[in-house]
This record gives sequence, structure tokens and C-alpha cells, in this order.
Amino acid sequence: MQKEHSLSKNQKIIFDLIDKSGEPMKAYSILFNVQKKGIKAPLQVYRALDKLVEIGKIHKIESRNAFIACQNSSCQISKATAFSICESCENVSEISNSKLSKYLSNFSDDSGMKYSKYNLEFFGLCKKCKSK
Amino acid sequence: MQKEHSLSKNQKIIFDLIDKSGEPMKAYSILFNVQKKGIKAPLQVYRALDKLVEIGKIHKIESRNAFIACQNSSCQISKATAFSICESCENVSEISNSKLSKYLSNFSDDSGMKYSKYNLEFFGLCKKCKSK
DNA sequence: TTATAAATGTTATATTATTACATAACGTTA
DNA sequence: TAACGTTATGTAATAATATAACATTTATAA
Ligand SMILES: [Zn+2]
Ligand SMILES: [Zn+2]
Ligand SMILES: [Zn+2]
Ligand SMILES: [Zn+2]
Repeated sequence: MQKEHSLSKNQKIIFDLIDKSGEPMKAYSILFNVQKKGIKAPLQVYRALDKLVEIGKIHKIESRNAFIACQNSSCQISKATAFSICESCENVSEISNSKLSKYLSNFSDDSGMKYSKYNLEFFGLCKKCKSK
Repeated sequence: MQKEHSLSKNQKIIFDLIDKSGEPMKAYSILFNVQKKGIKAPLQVYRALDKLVEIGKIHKIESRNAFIACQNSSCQISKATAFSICESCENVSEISNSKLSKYLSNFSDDSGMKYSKYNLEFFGLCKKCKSK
């Protein structure tokens, strides 16, 4: 069981927005959406995003410069993330596959490097887009 | 055996620079370095980068917004890329591990999605940085 | 309480990437 | 060769993403 982080005011506003949206959101779109709540500057958004990423409540989809709420309740620290991304409709979902995460968490090669973290992004066409 | 792409003038200038550097380069650093060769505008750089990525001569390190020459001669199309990134010295190298690439290329889950491409980034400390 | 760390507010600026439009070079085939 | 479509180039302007610097406030805990 992990320590429950209590979010600060800005962190909560921004997390709630991302979580409710259910899809990746971009920083400036977040900013636009929270201006009525008094968050006026990019930096306020980025600071909250940084913290939320750090504690694993959200993840950054690197290839899209966007942020999505963690869909995997057991993933409290963002050290092992995997996503599937539809290149047509841009739907993103977090992959929760214990075989995959075990395989990658235990991966090592002959470089002498110890990997403490990974991020994997799969691309393709989702069911809907495939059948069009 | 794959078709050899003949690079255009700008593509060649930019590929040669990235290839010689041996490490990830950022777009505006590339721009700065090729201005003496007549490439003056960001768009000229980004267009060449796009093409070089498309044909697999370079890869984008998404978490760093940087571009590195393909270190794996057999990787002509960027559909299956894996990198190790040192979070201390920022050294990046392309992982060439057939088991890993087979595992990931064949990965499928119950989402009904067909994955045609992936990008994996491992993070940690390299040998040098570990021993400091 | 007092110290420390974490979070906030604000302005300005840096960095990364694309739009829009005009022109030139190249490859194919009639 | 001439015409055509495709790819690449040049140039200016601007959009989108992210951080620096500094002042202040709020939360946490010894
Ligand atoms: Zn997660
Ligand atoms: Zn789709
Ligand atoms: Zn490669
Ligand atoms: Zn290192």
C-alpha cells in the first residue's frame, strides 16, 4: 500500500480536469480550461503537471506532448509505463499487462547499464479505425 | 536488402552532421551548425529531419526532443526502436537486441489493436555515472 | 514557535515546431 | 524534348511547448 498524496489546490484542479477528460490533454488546453478557476499562467500548469507525473497520478505521452490520467490504479510511480496509441483517431490507452511489465522491468543487456525506468509507446490502428 | 535512399542536398548536410556528432542533437543546435552551409531557417531543418526519420536514417528521442543517427544498420524503417538513456550524462544509445525486438514486435493484447510500430525508452545510469 | 520545504503568483523569455506561399529541381513517360 | 507530377527548397511569419527568475504564501514538522 502506498502513501496517499494529498494534492494541493492547483494540482487537484488540474488532475480532476485531466482525469474527467479521459484522454490526453495538452498543457495549453489545460490552461485554457482552468482559467476560470484562477490558474492564469503556463507555469502554474507545468508545475502541477510535473508534480502529478512525479507521483504517478498522470503520465506524459511523450510522442504527443500530452498528459493522461493513470488508468492503472496500481501504478503510483511512473517508472514503468506503456501506452497504445491509435495513429488515426489519436485514442490513447495505458497498457496494463503484467507479462510485459515484468519482461521490461527485468530487461538488461550487456551495456552494463541498470535500467530503473522505461516508457513504451505502441502505435497502430484501433479496432474502430481499422474497420473503416 | 533495402532500397538505398539518395539523400537530397539539405538532407545529406543534416544527416552527416548528426551522424558525425554521435549523440542526440536538437533541431536548433543543428540549425546553428549548418547555417554556414546555407541552411538558414528552422523549416529547412525540420523538413530534412522528417524525411530522415521517415526513411530510418535517424530516430527521434521523444523524451528529449532530439535526433540521433541510427546505430543499427539493419533498421532502415523506424518501426521498432529502443533506446537506453542515462539520466545523469544524457548519453543515449540505440538498443539492438533481437529478443527484445521480437518480443515487442509480436506483442498483442486483448484490445483488438494491431500494433505496427513501437518506441521504447529505457532510463537509468550508465556504467560511468554509476561508478561516480 | 521557528525553521524548512512545498506551493503559488507573476512577468518575461526560451525552445520547439508548423502554416502559408512561392519557386526550383527531379524523375517519368508521351 | 516537352509536359507532367512529385519532391525538395527558400523565406517570412507565427504557433505551440516549456522554463527562468523572483517575490510571496502556505503547509509540515521539529
Ligand atoms: Zn499508470
Ligand atoms: Zn482509432
Ligand atoms: Zn535504428
Ligand atoms: Zn551517464
